[in-house]
Amino acid sequence: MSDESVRRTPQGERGRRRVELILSAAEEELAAAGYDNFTTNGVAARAGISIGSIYQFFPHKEALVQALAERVQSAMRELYDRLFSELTLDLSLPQMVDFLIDPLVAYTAANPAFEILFCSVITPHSIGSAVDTVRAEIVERVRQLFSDKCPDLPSGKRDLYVTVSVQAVEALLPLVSRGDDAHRAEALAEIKRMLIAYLGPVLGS
Amino acid sequence: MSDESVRRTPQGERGRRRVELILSAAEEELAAAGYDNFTTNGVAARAGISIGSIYQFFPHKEALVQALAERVQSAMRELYDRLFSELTLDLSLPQMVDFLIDPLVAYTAANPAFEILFCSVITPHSIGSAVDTVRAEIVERVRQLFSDKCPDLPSGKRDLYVTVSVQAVEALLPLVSRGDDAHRAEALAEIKRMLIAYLGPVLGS
Amino acid sequence: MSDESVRRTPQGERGRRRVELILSAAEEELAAAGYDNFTTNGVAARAGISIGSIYQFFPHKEALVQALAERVQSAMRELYDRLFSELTLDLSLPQMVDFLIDPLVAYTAANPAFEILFCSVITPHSIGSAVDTVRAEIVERVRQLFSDKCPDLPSGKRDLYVTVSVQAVEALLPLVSRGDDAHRAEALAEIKRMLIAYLGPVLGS
Amino acid sequence: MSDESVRRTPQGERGRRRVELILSAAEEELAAAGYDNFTTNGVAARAGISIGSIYQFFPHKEALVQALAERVQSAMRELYDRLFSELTLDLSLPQMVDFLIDPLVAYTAANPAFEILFCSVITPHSIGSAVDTVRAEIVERVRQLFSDKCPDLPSGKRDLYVTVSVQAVEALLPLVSRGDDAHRAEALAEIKRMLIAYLGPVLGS
DNA sequence: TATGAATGAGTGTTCATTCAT
DNA sequence: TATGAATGAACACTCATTCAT
Repeated sequence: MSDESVRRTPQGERGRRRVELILSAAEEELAAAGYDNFTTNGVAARAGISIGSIYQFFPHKEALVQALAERVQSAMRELYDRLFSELTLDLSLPQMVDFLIDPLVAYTAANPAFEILFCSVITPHSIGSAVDTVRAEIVERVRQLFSDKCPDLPSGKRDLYVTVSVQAVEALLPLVSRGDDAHRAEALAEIKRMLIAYLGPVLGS
Repeated sequence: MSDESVRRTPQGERGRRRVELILSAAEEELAAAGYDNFTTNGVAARAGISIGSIYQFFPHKEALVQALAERVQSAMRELYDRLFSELTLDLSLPQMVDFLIDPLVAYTAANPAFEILFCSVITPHSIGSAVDTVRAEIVERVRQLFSDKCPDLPSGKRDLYVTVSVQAVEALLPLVSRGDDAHRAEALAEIKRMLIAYLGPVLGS
Repeated sequence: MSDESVRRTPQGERGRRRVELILSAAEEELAAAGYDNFTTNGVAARAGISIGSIYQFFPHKEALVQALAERVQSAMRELYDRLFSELTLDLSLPQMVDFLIDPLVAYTAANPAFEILFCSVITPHSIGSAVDTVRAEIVERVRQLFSDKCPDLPSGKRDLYVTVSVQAVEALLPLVSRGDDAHRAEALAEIKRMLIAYLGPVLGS
Repeated sequence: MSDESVRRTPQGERGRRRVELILSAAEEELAAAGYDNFTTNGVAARAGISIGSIYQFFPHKEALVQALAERVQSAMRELYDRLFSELTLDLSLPQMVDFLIDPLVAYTAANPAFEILFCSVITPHSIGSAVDTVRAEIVERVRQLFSDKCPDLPSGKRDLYVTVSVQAVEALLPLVSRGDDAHRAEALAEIKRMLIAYLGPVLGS
């Protein structure tokens, strides 16, 4: 929450609730309209507040998207804080993959905006920096996990594996959130199989 | 090239060059600005022509994007026509992966717009149909390849493998087109390793 | 005033004045430029406001014209509500013609846009529906009058007389709103004479 | 055919045919698209020639419309030259009305562009001056007729009658060119009745 | 002379952003 | 502090008109 991205750090309870309201509306708008048709006026209408109120808290549209990304990041952090604290290194790779991917899939299903924010390719997008923030944190987590699991792995290699793994999961996640339930389960299983096949040889079972 | 997507089929050498000029400028614009900030006026400015000239050949923005996609599709078709005709099934999986991925990487490096057009996640985008056309053709090729290579593979499974493979390559391609040369080579190797690890067990060596 | 034709129903005094301002400017523009050269930007300029303000209240140009027509219709309704309520059937035809035509002429003189909106020939015009709405209401009034005055008149005949009368008055009204005062009075007298000569034989004195 | 309205007076047979072709196409376009959607490119396409060729003969769109009006005027002149030369003053007013209106109706039915050009109200229209040219000639004819028929009529009165009569016929003509045949005949009869009722008292039988 | 590609001012419309209330 | 009317740059697209070929 730098000076850049937030006009006024809300200090009262009221202000915090206001920001929350705006962000929720923005999430809905993003999920409903897609990034291209995402408008600040649409967010205001959805939140039932005036457009001016949004600019009380966010200096411009991009800051709003950025905050959205940070919010997602927060949720992810919370999720993975719990997960990683429960994670023990003696799990097998398949178990670990289940352990980390399943909650991610569940989160994606529950938060359509996340998919739009997170599962975009690294493309010159105004959304860009916001996504990168989220991605960076996830990458960091996984990097830590890989370090713990295989301390001997050269850091260059390790970072490469992390990047490729995260990017692949990002890209394949939409496959899981589409189609009927049968296909979704199949797709999910394939993602896991791919990850395991890819990482097994380098991380050990 | 239906009546729908082209206002005037350019017949003279001059016209063909003009269309080529427009498409090249559009490609640059797409690569530089991304799809969201892709404007017809921007294309005109980049091409050094007037906005009206674009509408002499394309009835609307979407048709221009579509033509871009068709152009990419053409290039891909040409590329893979040659590749697949030279491809023999007695190649090992790693050889096959090299054989198919390397030219794709080379093409991507040379055509930045291709990445934007093709390597977008399956997200509701106005670009949609244009991308799908390209993707569908590639998917079909790979599907055929898998069928030839493993005739016994149930078609449901096969289609799943194809989808996942293509989607993963799409998503990972940008990794190869960024960063310094050393990283690019590394990333490329990883994509291949992932594909081989993923497909080996189901397609055979 | 449906959802279709008004973007935001102005509720404050301020908003109502703004709409009024826009409509007045639109009227001027229409009167000055004619329908073909009627532009939203022209209206904005004439009103001394920005183009965006027009779109705050009207979703598109046609809605603006429609609102103009409804405004005219309102004025006409008000006018004729009063006139017809004061009208008694024992008036002679010439008296009746005076009674109905004079206020119409006065209104036309005061509202130049009315002429353009109402006095256009039944020609395929984008203005179409807006005009028709106004015309239809006037026609209905006159139809009712004719029915009351001559209950025995077959409805087919009656409708024909109404159509011809209204159309003729529409077309001749511009004659009255042009030229010097002397000519205008003469022209008005002629219109009345024509109507009386035309309707006398079929409606009675 | 002033310097203003024609760029090059076509002198060869070829040129004259060219102009004729353009004007015919323009007429079709006008009838098909209406004045608002009348485009020079549309005319060129309809004529099967290039847009440049139109500008070889007409300096701008308005000149084309003007020429169209002059062409209509020519046709009208030819028509009424014949009619008036055959007209004898001993005809009764109803006979005279039949004699003059019926050919006009027939011409209108056969030339849809005429209606658009001629039957518009005196409105600020780019079409304006062109229409006025046609109207003026018709008015002049009728003025002459009235003079011959009633030499004692004061010229002021006479001109007023002419103006009103012509304007009324203009406005009512569209009524005759619409609807089914039965309605058309009825409407035509009414126009005549109106004219006769209006003019009888002042022109004599 | 005929062509039609090229031009670019102009049109309707959107939407991020500001600021008077 | 909240509001939402107001702004105006920017966009997609049209069409009268020009001019190189």
